[in-house]
Amino acid sequence: MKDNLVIDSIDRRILTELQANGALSHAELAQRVGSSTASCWRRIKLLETAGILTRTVRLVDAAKVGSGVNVICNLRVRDHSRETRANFEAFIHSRPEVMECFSMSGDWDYLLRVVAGDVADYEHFLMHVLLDHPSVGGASSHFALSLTKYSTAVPV
Amino acid sequence: MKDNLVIDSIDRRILTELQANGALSHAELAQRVGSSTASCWRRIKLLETAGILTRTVRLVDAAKVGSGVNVICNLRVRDHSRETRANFEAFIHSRPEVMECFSMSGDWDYLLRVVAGDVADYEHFLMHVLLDHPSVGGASSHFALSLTKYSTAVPV
DNA sequence: TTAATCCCGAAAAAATTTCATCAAATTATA
DNA sequence: TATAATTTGATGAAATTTTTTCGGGATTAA
Repeated sequence: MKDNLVIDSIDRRILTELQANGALSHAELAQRVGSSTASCWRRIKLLETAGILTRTVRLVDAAKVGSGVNVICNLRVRDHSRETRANFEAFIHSRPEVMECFSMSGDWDYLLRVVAGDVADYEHFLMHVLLDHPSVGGASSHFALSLTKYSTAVPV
Repeated sequence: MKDNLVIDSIDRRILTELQANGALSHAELAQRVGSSTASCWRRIKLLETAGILTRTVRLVDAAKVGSGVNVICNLRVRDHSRETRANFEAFIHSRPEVMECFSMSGDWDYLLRVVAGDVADYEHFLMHVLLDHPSVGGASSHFALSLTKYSTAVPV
């Protein structure tokens, strides 16, 4: 993974298009960024080996599969030992309803975005999964009323 | 978009696989979920027309393109009129550095996840973009120290 | 039980991707 | 500025993938 790839304006356009639609054919992509399919193909390979362009994923409508409720959860770990933090992070990775987790500056140790089917669902997760976990010291939950924007596309 | 599709266990496996790797061929997918390529293809089409399976996107390493800093920003709008809210939400959609935005219960109106290159970058965004916007009443920002987990895959 | 329907997998057809080659164009360098 | 190195787009062929078609078996309804 050569970390030192210099990105030019066509690379940027490729990244933009592919972040919006990862299923574009090379021909369509070439047309949109004003290049040839061969060149697009080469650039994509380079961006991939540089670790800039990573996975392809398909998105699923969360509400349609019973995870339409988003909860933002601020959390403190019981203590700040390396072991506790490692246990906590492993635990976070094991729970599919935890979509995102950030280690935070400020009053709380972590901030989580958790999806749930409804309030009762989340109550169960909070009381019997999160707060029961030995690494977790405390939590404060805030429900999202609605989703205004969700993007996976980083600015390029 | 027929909303009434009943999802069975093979559909669920397909969704799981495709959320993890959207570039799987139908043949590989068929093998993993224990079905045939044609059947997988048909199920995918149904899941798509039902609006359950949505876009294919490629992910980009945010840090490698200069957006490695995550900031969680709580925000109040200036007032709660329909117009102010609509203006605010249109503004949010127009800003690529705002990756996510939730309308929230509790003390704040919205919660944003914003990406930036560094602290100075964010300072500029906060002072000259967010707080300068006529719909924005106030904000409180919290920097993420690190990203513990980021998943686009909803539980199925 | 029969008939209609649905879902399946196999196979064929159509399209796309992958990757090599080459000459021209562009860029860097001496 | 001349030369070297790199990048580009066109081309094409092989491999792979997507999509359609089709007959048969399971399921359901009458």
